[in-house]
Amino acid sequence: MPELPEVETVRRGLTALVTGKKIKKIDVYYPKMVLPNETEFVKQLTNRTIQEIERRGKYLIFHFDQDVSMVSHLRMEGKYSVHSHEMPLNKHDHVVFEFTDGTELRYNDTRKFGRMVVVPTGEEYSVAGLKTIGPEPTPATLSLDYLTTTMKKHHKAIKSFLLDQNMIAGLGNIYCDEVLWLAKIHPLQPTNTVPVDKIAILRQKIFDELDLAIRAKGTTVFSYLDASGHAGSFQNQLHVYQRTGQPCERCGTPIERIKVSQRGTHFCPFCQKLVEVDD
DNA sequence: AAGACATCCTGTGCGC
DNA sequence: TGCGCACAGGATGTCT
Repeated sequence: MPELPEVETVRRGLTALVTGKKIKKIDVYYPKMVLPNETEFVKQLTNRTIQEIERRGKYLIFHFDQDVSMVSHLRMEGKYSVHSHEMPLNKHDHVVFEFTDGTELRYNDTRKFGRMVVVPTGEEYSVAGLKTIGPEPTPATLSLDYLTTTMKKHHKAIKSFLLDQNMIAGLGNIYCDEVLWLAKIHPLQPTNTVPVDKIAILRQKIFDELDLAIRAKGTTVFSYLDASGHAGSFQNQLHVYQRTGQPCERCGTPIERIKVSQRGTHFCPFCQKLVEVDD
């Protein structure tokens, strides 16, 4: 499932592959995927030229000429790829942007969860999801002060807090489990009871982990591929995600799997102990 | 208001 | 071998 590092990898790949290309024709094979509706989507984007591709959290934002933009979310299994017009379509290609130079940008999504929304440039942040999105997880945008203050206000499990895009943008199930293991925090620890020194460590681990994952071009589990069809390699550096029953790399205790917020959650019961705190 | 739960989807993997 | 079903999950909508 693409999280921030995977989406950033896709953004970089697409920037190199399609910037400057002009859309001649758009084919939509699954109308629910495009918003506000198919007719408007096709009308707004036909004859537009891609100028820049931006990322915010797990969202891609395509900027076109004529002040048109498109907000795209890959959700679970969305993939972009660029092919020549002659290449046969794949089974789950749902939206095809045909360029004037004979190549095509294709959006493939097995589970059909992804969505793309066309909006006037400047109104990207009126799109649901971006409207209330939390700070980007970088040292400049996610301050220790913000994190400490916000965490004090929430008492749900820290894993649920980290998954909430309105609190911090970009983390998904894989990286949440990983950073909690790195910071030695139990996924069910109430957010407001995480000790102050652990908050600082957690913040730093988030930055380090995302940097590392971007450098490895993302994590490929299940089906993620970048814009050139390449897998990432960060799955080789995961410590707990999908390692249920395998020994913890620090202490040898078998990794356990529980459910938190309906998400499979992996942790080391020895390294990540629930801390009792009176608050 | 915040949290719990269902919903959208299809492929995979299990049990029998 | 093959059928049926539970399961995977990001964001959102509904309900309490």
